Amino acid sequence: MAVSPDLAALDGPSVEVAPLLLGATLSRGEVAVRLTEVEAYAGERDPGSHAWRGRTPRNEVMFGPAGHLYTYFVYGMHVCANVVTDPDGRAGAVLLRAGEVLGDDPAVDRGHPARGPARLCRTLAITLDDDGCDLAAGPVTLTLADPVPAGLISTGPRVGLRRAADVPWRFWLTGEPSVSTYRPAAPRRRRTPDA
DNA sequence: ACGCTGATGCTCT
DNA sequence: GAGCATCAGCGTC
Repeated sequence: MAVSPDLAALDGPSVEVAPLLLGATLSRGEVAVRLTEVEAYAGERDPGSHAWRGRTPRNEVMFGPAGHLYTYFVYGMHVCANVVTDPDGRAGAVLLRAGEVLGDDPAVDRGHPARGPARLCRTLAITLDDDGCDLAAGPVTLTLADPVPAGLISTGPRVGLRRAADVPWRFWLTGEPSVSTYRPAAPRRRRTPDA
């Protein structure tokens, strides 16, 4: 089997796996984050997914077995991370949008350093070098928790997408202060071609 | 309180 | 060369 037994639950459709990641713990070294907000991306048939136009060097990892980390660089200065789902050959993934830092002084956590996908990555020092990392082996590891009751989970449209912005594939823990507020895709203004 | 904007560089066409 | 699965900072109400 391609997926570690501990992470076997990830070996399925991203939309079904995504809510299972709420409450799970992502850690690196001494830093641990409890996931509070995620988004599902359904691979080649999802216009919002990086895998939409097929396999490329960047999205290669998404086509591999579940339980690995897919990281990418965006907007010139940010890294975002996904948990790869679906069987080997299928490009499903779940974007990790926000979490709550564990074990730290609550006073420090009040600033929500892991709110937003790029800040979550910065908190765990995740970079492009972590692309493809086996989440069962580390250095970044994922520990699943007992499923959160459906009544405590909210859903809505995914954040910041220009395509497929209508599908409610964003999942978060209702009332969690670490969850980012919804932002529609920024309308693109033309590069000052001048008057 | 909320909305709009620029910054910044990797990735694919 | 254009487009981004973003964020912080500034402006306006």
